[in-house]
Amino acid sequence: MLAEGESMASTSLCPANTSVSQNLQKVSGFVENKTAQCSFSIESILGLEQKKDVIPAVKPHRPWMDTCTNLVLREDSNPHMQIPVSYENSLFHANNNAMQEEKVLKCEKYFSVTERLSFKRELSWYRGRRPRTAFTRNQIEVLENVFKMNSYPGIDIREELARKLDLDEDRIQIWFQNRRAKLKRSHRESQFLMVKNTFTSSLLD
Amino acid sequence: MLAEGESMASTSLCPANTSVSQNLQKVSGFVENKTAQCSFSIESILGLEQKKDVIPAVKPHRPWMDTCTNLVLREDSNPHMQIPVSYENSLFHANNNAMQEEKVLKCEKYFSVTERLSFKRELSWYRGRRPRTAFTRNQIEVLENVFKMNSYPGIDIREELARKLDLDEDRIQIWFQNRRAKLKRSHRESQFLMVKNTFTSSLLD
DNA sequence: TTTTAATGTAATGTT
DNA sequence: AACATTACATTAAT
Repeated sequence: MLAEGESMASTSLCPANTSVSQNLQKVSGFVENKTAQCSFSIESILGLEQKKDVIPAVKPHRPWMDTCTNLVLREDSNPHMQIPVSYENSLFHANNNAMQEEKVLKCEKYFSVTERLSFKRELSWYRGRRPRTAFTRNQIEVLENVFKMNSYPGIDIREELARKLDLDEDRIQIWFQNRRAKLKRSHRESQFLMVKNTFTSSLLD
Repeated sequence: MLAEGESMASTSLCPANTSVSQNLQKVSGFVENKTAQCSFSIESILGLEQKKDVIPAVKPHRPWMDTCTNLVLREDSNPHMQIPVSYENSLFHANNNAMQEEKVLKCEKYFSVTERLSFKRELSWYRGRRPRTAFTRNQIEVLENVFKMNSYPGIDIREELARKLDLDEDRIQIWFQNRRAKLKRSHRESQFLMVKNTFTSSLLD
């Protein structure tokens, strides 16, 4: 029923006649040089040369609108490489099984394990991003209070917090990681300011 | 000595009672919740017991803060020391609403549009927000052109752009972030429209 | 009102 | 775990 919308969703990005291998190549090619993919010189742009009808040799990396929404890779036995559960609206990810099978087969045929893995990582990069958690004020307050006393809570404390705050332990873990980073950053900044002020005021002598 | 969180980070690093440390405290914020939460049982925290005057028995583990005690600061000779790096300076932020009202009235009465504008800018500065950058048409054009080909320019390209466009690299970075968000949003919207159309037209069958 | 520069922070990947 | 980087939700300036 949604077959049409689905194919439309990907056509602008993944023309029907583009082979899976081409798509994969593009994406896995991206993995190596994420930012150096441009086949243009900045000078040419800054010089405002306008060659508007020249098609860039390499497709821009736009994961969120990229081609491969309909390419499905089998879960590996390697737990480290699992695609996180897809949190996104799976409207466009719902494909019929026959297609899936075919693509998986093609995949296994044409690509090395490492290629497939990095591809998979790419996929997860935009497909399986967890929706941003919005902590409540109370949750934050408790977390902050715990943090003041212990910035490195062990698994037991994290579990307890998770239970009492009705959060995943994972969220707690991440929260503390980010909180430590924040503290460290602010500390670094104060130090920098201090040094700078010391320096500048020493110039006034 | 380093018994507390970031609010103490500055004080523990510079001698007490210097204006430097005072300013640093303001800059890093958190002045208000200086008093530490002091019990170590999670229950007590989750139960929100507030024993604010108890001193923690154990020093929190903050490795990155333990290093810089050998920094010596002079007494600050310049009372009007600027705090240029961070915009978080909330020195002038404490305004009640009455004050605000009054100011606005006075403002309209006594000041020209341009005067009020610069006043506003100044306020935003004191509020801790970077004054909004107004990109020139040419800057936008170049940025858009680069974006077309590479939505994720690396530090090298950003630096180059910054140099050539006479902007901070930070501005470039932020611009690309916002640009990506914008693209994604529009993409999402068109997808939504597509689904909607598919759906409604399927109802007509 | 709309667009978008700026901010804060949750989430991800790499080491 | 640290760290750099990204996405994303908001705020506020235009």
